[in-house]
Amino acid sequence: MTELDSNTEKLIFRAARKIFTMKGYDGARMQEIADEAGINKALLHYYFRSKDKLFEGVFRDVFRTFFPGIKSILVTDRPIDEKIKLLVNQYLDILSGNPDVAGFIFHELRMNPQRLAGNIRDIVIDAREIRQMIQTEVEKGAIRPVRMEHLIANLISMTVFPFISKPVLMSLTGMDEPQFAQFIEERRKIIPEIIIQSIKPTA
Amino acid sequence: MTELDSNTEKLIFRAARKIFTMKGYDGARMQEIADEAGINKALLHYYFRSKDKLFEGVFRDVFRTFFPGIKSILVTDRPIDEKIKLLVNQYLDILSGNPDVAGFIFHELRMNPQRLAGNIRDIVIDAREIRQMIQTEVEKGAIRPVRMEHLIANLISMTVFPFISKPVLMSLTGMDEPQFAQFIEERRKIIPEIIIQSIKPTA
DNA sequence: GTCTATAAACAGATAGAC
DNA sequence: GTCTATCTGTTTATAGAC
Repeated sequence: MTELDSNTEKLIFRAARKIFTMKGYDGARMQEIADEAGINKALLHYYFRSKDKLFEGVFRDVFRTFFPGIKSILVTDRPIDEKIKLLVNQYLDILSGNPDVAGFIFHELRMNPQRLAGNIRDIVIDAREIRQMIQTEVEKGAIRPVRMEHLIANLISMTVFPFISKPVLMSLTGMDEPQFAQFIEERRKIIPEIIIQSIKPTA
Repeated sequence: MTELDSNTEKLIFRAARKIFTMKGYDGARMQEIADEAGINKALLHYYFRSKDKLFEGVFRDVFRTFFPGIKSILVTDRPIDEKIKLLVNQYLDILSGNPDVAGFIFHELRMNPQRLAGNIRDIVIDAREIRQMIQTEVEKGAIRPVRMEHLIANLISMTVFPFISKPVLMSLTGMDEPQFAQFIEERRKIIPEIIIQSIKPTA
C-alpha cells in the first residue's frame, strides 16, 4: 500500500488484517471482512481482486510487524547483554500490542511454508552475521562458545511462546487476564537473566 | 473409540487425525479425509455423523497424545532435577514423532479456547500441587523461590516452540532437515541445564 | 466507487440402491 | 456397511445498474 491509496482501501485492509489474524486464512470469510469494514462484499474484489491477493497483502504486513528491526539491534556495537534485553523488550512490546499475530504467523507458515521465501527478504538476518557476532564475543571472553541455533531458539521461544500458549498457560496456572499481563511484564527481566546466565563464561 | 469398533471406523479416524492435524479444522475437507482413508465420503457421516463430531474425537485424541503423564512424573518423589529431565525428554519424544501436533493444538485452542474446558479434565495437573512441590523444594534448600508460572512457561516454551517455529528457525539459521533433528537431540541436554541453572539457589 | 443481484463452484450432509 | 447420486446451504467472484 502506498500513501496515495484511498481511504476505503485502507479501511478494507485494516478490517482484513483483523479478521485474518483472528481466524486465519481458511477460517476468514470475505463477508465478515466486508461487515467489519462497513462496506459491501463486492468492494473487496474491486480493490483486491481475490481473497488470496488480499491475504497476501495482509500477511506481508503482519510479517513485517512481527519481525521488526532485529538486524538494527544486532549489528550495533552495544554490549551483548544489552542487545538481548533490547530484543526481548521490543518483542514483548509488539506481542503485547498484537497478541494474535504470533499464532497467526506460525499457523500460516505451517500451512504454507513457501510463504516464508516470499517474505524473508524483508527481514533477512544473515546467519553468518550472527555467528560472526558470537565469535567476536567469544574471543573477547564476554561469553562462552554457544551454538547460535540454541541461543536464538531459547530467546524466541521464551519470549513468543507464552502468547501462543496463553489459554493453556492461564488454565494450567490459574492466572486471569490481569495476572497474565503482569506475568508478561515480569518476563522482561526474567528472560534476559536466564539467557545471559546461559551464555556467561563458566566461572 | 472402544476396542470393539470396526476396522473401517479406525481407518477413518486415523485418516481424519492425519488430515485435521495437517490442515486444521477449517482447512480440512471431508472429501480429503475420505480419500486418505480410501473410502467414500458418505461413510464418514455414517460413522461420525458430522465434521464437527469427527473433529471433536480427533481433538480429544491428539490432546491426550500431547499432554502425557505430566502428573505421573511430577508427583513422584524423584529429585527435581530428574523430574525436569524426564519431562523435557518425554516431550521431545512425543514431538519428534508427531511434529504437527503442537501447531495443531495451539491453533485450534486459539480458534476456540472453550475446547480446553472439555479436555483439560483428562490431564488436570492442579496448580496447587505444583506450587506445593516447589514450596517443598525451596524449604529443602534445593532450589530458590521461583514463580511457578515462569518455570512452567520456560520449560514448555523451550521444549515445544522449536517445533512450531521450525520453518522460521531453519530458514533463519540455515539448518536442513537432518541438522534440525540433530538440533532437537542437543536440546535434551541443553534445556534441562538452563532450567536447572535458573532455579538453583544463588551461590 | 459503491451498490444489488446473481453466477459458479464448493462442501457438508442425506436418500436410497445394493 | 458401502456405494452413487443428489440436495442444501455456503462462499468466492462477477455483471451490471447507479
